[in-house]
Amino acid sequence: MRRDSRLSGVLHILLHMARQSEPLTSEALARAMATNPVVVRRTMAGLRDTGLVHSEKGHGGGWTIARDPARITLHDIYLALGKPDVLAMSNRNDAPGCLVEQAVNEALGSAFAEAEALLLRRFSEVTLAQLSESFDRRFAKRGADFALETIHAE
Amino acid sequence: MRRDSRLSGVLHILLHMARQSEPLTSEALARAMATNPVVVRRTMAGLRDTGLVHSEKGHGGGWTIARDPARITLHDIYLALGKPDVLAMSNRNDAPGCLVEQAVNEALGSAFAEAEALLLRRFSEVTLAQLSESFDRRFAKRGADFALETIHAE
DNA sequence: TCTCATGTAACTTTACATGGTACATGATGA
DNA sequence: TCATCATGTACCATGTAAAGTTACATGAGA
Repeated sequence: MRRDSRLSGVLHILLHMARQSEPLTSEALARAMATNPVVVRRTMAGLRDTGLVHSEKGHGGGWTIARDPARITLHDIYLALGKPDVLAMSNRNDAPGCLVEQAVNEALGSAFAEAEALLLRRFSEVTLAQLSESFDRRFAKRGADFALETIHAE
Repeated sequence: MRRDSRLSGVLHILLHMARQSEPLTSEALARAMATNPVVVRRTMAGLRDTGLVHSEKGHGGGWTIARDPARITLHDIYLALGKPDVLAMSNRNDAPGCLVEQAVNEALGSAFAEAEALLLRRFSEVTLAQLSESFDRRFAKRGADFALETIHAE
């Protein structure tokens, strides 16, 4: 099963966006995510629709953060991405007629639900601003040139 | 992302196996899982190699449980299946040079690890015997004909 | 020795996320 | 006004992993 890394990728570019005021184009963001500008637009569309980011066309256009990073949690971003699957496993059959399978589903289902709830709770406890501060600490330790274009250049 | 339901499927047929002493053929198990006999053998191969089940060739052959169900946990089965992915999400890059992405990875990674650990802990707390008892309670409530062949017939 | 059943390699099919192309829309600036 | 830049999005191509399938070897009864 291929694992979904959109949340990770989106967080990465959101943090870069949070650290500068000028809009960043899909093309620049695509370089940072090592992907295609269209994939960036497609992924960011959900964040735009839920008001987390803003996009502007034309000269000087691109993407900017539309809300205070201290008021954006990982859970907000998870929702904006369309609630992607959290777990790679699931029950085989949601409404089995077989009582044996019902017993299996109940046990597995409650374990799955607990793990998923834990992860989403963690997501709601972390803000973009906290991640940015975490970056600041790393930067203070081993400062260097971390301009988006420079660090992600090939 | 397609979700893995092998654990669910395997538990289902293990419970059926635990409730009768004669060996069950791959073909009979495949009917219960609505799949193919070869898929069953492939999936069960890991359980056989770790000693959870036994297989016998020839007339009267098939699959039987090789250990006391009270001593088989869901975690044992998870291991026998080759530790399939638990989470559908992951970090985009395991060892990024970008400090921004490192900050993201740390936050997401610890949340992922907690959720995965919780699920595996739950797995190790549940035995096949407990699931079988759960079935017994359901059966007592609305008893019917639960022979493997009957209940899964089309 | 015939039949039944597993063991397994190899191939095909299916599902789906991602990658990529094309073009419409709209904003900016000369 | 017109050329340019950037997003919006429909549509198609591609890569990949799980599941399904076929084929045949192996071994165990009857």
